[in-house]
Amino acid sequence: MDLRRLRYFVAVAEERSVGKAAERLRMAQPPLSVQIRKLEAELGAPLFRRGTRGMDLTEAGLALLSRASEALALAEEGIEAARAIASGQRGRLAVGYMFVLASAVLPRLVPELRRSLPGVDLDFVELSASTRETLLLDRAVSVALCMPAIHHPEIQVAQIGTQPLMLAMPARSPLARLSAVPVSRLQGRPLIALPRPEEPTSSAVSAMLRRHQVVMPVVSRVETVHSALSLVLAGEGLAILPACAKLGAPPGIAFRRFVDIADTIEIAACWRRDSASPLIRSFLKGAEKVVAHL
Amino acid sequence: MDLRRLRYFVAVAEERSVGKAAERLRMAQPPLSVQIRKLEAELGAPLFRRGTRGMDLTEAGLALLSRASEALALAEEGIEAARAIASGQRGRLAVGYMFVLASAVLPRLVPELRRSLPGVDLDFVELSASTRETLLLDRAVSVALCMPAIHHPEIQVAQIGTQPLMLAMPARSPLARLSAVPVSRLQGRPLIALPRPEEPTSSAVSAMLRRHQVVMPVVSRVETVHSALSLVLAGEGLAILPACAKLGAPPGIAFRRFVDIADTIEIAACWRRDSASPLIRSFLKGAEKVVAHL
DNA sequence: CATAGGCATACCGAAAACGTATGGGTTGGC
DNA sequence: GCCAACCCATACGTTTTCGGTATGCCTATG
Repeated sequence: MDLRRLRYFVAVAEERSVGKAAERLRMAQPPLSVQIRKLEAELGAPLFRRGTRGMDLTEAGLALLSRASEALALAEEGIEAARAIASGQRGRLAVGYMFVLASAVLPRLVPELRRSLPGVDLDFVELSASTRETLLLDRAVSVALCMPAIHHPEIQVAQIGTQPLMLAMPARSPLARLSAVPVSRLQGRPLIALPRPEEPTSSAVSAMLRRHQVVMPVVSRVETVHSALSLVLAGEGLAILPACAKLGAPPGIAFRRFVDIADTIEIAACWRRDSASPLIRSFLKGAEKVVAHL
Repeated sequence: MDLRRLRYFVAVAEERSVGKAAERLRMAQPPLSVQIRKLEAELGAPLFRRGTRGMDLTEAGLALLSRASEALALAEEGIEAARAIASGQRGRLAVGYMFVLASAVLPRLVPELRRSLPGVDLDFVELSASTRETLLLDRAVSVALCMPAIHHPEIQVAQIGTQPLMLAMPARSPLARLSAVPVSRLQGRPLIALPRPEEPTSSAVSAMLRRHQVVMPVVSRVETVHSALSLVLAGEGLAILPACAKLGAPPGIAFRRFVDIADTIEIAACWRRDSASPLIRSFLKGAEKVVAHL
């Protein structure tokens, strides 16, 4: 069974004439006639009644026609769908993000992606430091917004932006009068920490403090940036967060940079090398645009 | 787009291996590999990720797979359906019948056909003398039970049985004492005629009467054999009908043959020459069986 | 009776597919 | 750490099949 034969058959059936169909198919009439007869031979039954004024479908031909044209349409749709997915016009993109980025990036990234990738099913998945690699490698996540990047031979990384670490404190705090805070001033002050020390942001913070030989007792570990800021506002302690966290911060919170350090933490997009696709590229464009305006 | 390529693709996708698929397709591995790559080239996008342990579908490949296997199934179903119809296992048979045969033949023919042609859609259509030829030629009717046969170059005829003409009268009529009635005894008696002189049964009757130079005034023209017999029972007149009409006749009606004529009227099956099919043959078998037992 | 329209057949050149032989890369065992 | 096994890709020669041109046959039409 050859799809071409079916295509020929459908053309002849619709035109009710070998000659007309040959014209439509941009081919000569005799080979088309031969193909139709071959199809009939393969079937063991005539599909057409040959009259002096063209061809007319038999019952068997009628039965074949409906299925054949459906099959043709399906095949066509299949290759179109595959092309559309390959070209990034359609498909599915599972975007992973680390929770520190959620409040700052997602509200602008989601609409941006929905606008620039119509026809693409978007999923957004929160990642933790312990699962992000596995999810990427298993393709449960197509691309991940990480902070900082993942390093793995199978995973490709594009830096999208950097974020300085900043100090979040109540606006009424004396430290808030400074435009930049010396790290040493943090010594002994209570720290509202992000969850689980393995979290990259958390570990970047503790590495920075250790480097400056500053000790801050951890008074609370919270799950979200929003919770952290609420506790800061309540006077429970200070938080050290990427600058982007100041978006979505409630009024009454002051963010200040540090005077003596230029510690930044990178925002990176990570994806499987073999999953590289136009979809990923479109995602990068959108993500860069959003991150640039943080 | 070639259906073979799709078939190959589906095999590889299902086996997740070129080698395994080649085995299943009874072909060597290299040409299959080539065909897959050609399909990918035609699409402009990879359908598989080549790993060291076989092939793995990409998103585009997944999208193609579902449609392609559906299309394959449809094509297969199409040729199977066409074959089934051509072989008479399935299809549609529109059986035409002339109304004089309805009461005698249909009650036994219909169940017989339904039994011997399962899977075939049966339609039963009453024919009139004026439309039967047209309906056959237009294929609105696949085969017609006629009385007598149709003569036309495009139409093929098979005689299924013959029916003697008989006289129908009230059982209490003096004529009913005879086991056979001389035609001359009909002279001047009132005749309950079947509708429209062009009806074959009607015209066979009038030809017979003319041949014997017997005149019977027509007192009533009725549409159905049943009506005719009711009028006979009511004493309105006599009817001359094919013997098969006595089946389904109400009690109180006597049927008698004639002494001096052997006029029979043939029951024939008629169909378009170019519609000859196993279905028609099966029909003939069933119809002969039923008519033989009239 | 001649012409035109439509499908079928015959033959030839071109393209595509299949098989065999072989190469390259990775995995896993000795 | 090397060698064998596995799997896919490439190359080349052979065969099948397809499409084009030329032509024949049949029927309807004027």
